[in-house]
Amino acid sequence: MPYSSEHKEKTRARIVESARILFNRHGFKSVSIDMVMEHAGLTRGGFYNHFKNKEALHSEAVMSFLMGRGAEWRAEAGMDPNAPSSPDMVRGMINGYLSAKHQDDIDGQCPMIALPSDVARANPEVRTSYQNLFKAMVHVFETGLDGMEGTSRPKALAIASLCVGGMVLARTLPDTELAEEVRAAAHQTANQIAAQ
Amino acid sequence: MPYSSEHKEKTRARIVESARILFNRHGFKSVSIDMVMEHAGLTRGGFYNHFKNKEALHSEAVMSFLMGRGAEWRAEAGMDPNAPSSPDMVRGMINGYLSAKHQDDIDGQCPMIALPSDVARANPEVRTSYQNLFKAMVHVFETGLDGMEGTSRPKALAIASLCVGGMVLARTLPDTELAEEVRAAAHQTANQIAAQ
DNA sequence: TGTACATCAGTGAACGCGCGTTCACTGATGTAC
DNA sequence: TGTACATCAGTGAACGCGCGTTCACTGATGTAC
Repeated sequence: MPYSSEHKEKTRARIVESARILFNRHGFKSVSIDMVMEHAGLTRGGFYNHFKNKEALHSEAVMSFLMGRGAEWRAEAGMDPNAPSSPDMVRGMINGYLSAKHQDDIDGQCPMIALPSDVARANPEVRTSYQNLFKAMVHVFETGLDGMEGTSRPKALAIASLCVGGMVLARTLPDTELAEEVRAAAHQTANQIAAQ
Repeated sequence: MPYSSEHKEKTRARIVESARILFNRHGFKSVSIDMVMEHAGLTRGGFYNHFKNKEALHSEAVMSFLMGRGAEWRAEAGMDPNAPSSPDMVRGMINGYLSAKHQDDIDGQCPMIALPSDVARANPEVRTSYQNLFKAMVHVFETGLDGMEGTSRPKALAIASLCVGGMVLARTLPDTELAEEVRAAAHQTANQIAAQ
């Protein structure tokens, strides 16, 4: 067995990471396999040693956010992915997600913000990966708001809609002042709903 | 002067309308000029009699929504685009935008829902067209909520974020029950903010 | 310990295809006489 | 009123290019002896 057993796995992870970043920058359609492989320090032909086709890379890249940055977020909060969260964690998530830092971080941003219309037209695997991201976010909100007069579920969904909607709009509007105003309003409203 | 003076104008409008529908279905990148011209009952070569290039069509198509469906909405409400709206108009807008009917209407939907990530990566003209759509929506909310303790502006922006975020998510999530739940939660919350 | 070998991750030329754009043309139609 | 003409909207072949994918190969490396 030439090459160590982890060698291929590591290369594959590097390709997925390159894809995640480039998709965040340019969207699915504008990123070619050449671009991804070059970013990963490889050449085009090798791609098909790792993936069936380009579509397989879409869902891997979206999923990788949950395992990468998403896991970091949960680790920072000392949180088991399946454990309930706390009101502090809800505030932390809202403040982080709707922050100026997140808006400026093109490469590291959440795919829910970078790729909504790309995913809406993608195959079921990609859409399921996106949905898992969304469910993870809602889980944090819902369990963190638990005990609030039994309204924690719709509140969690509304806060998630504000997070995604506010950031998607802020990223799309060319007037940076207006974009900032939208982000701030979504942020404030999300916190109000969480505190009600 | 062969052909009537309106002939070219009408053809152009037909191309834009075809583009608007196809972009709503497939996004900017997946729609070719061939597809647009065929949908308009024309052949590819004629496109450049009407538009400088494909990008010019992007902003025209986004803008056309405001002049088309958007104008219908305002007309139904008997509303001058520059006049202030009423609380009734705010409720009508929220109920229409976050309705099941709007979610099912792929061809006729608002471009803010269909094309957010496409627009975020487009040129300034396209982004400005998108922003004008957004401003028109915020104008309805803000003037309709006027007099509410001076908080009508952030409330209008939060409601707009819920409208766009709720619908973008609903369109992207593959689980239709979950999508429906998100839309309903965004709808309910938007109405609560408007009534506060 | 050193060497020959087998494996398979990675290479890069080649393919067929569809796209945006150009351009010489065609032919429908308004106008001049 | 009828005809010849000029205009220009629309046609469709052609272009160069980049893409996703394939495939024969190369060469780095772990293993067997």
